[in-house]
Amino acid sequence: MEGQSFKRVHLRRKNLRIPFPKGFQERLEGQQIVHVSRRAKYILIETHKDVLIWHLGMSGQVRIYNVGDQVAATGKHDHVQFDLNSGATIVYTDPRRFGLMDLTQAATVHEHRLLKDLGPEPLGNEFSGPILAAALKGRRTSIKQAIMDAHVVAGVGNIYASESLFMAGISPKRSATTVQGGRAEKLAMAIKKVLQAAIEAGGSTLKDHRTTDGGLGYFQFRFAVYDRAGQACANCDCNISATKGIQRLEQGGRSTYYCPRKQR
DNA sequence: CTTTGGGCCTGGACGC
DNA sequence: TGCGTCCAGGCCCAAA
Repeated sequence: MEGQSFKRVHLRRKNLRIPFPKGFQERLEGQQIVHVSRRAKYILIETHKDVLIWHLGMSGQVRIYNVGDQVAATGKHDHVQFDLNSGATIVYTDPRRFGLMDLTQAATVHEHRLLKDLGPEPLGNEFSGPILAAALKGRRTSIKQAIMDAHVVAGVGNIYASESLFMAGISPKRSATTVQGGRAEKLAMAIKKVLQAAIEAGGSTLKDHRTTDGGLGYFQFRFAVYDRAGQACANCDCNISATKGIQRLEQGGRSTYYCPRKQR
């Protein structure tokens, strides 16, 4: 993609989760793509003038057609199409429209409202036990809700929050501010391991998940606790204990799963 | 300052 | 079978 230019941008509606910015097509058409990167779950496509900030939400899919490929008929949820000067075509489909696209000047991309207050990348060196501990200090909310806050660490969603806490042996109900020292170290490492494993498995298959090439998820990250209420967790007899296995609870309107035996 | 709750949206699961 | 209802997800933002 880098080195190619936007030849034509087709917009099939005026908004996704937020409105497309004014002049969306005009600002991109004719511009050369100089760099493609990522911050949190935002894809950043940089041209000489603007950066396209692109989030896939949870149901967003990208289809890429190379020169000579047959481009499928426009589907009901195909909202944006980019025709590149190389002849390649990129189609963005997003049934639930939780995704978004915005444009911002390349020189000030990190001052963009969606990016400026993001915490560290969990897989980067800048994320560690001590850094996590510092971010949690003084927080009176639960540790589960704290690690889902993008200001603490970027891009840990509901599923991986439960999974990471399980791996770290920390109860999701624990007060965030008490996760310090060894606990913070363990949790930071667990977040890294869980995300890395999920990436290597090709993501998690939830209902309509697709792989990056559009196929049905063929392989999936195996959840240790998520969506497994009542079952025993690995190598544990928690399901025959008084609490009856993995528990589900609600925190901030989101489901949390955990093993009360192994997580404190 | 932190925390909470509402809102965006569709399709799949479920009950009648 | 067909319908209505509920729920799930990421994550911003207004309100408390």
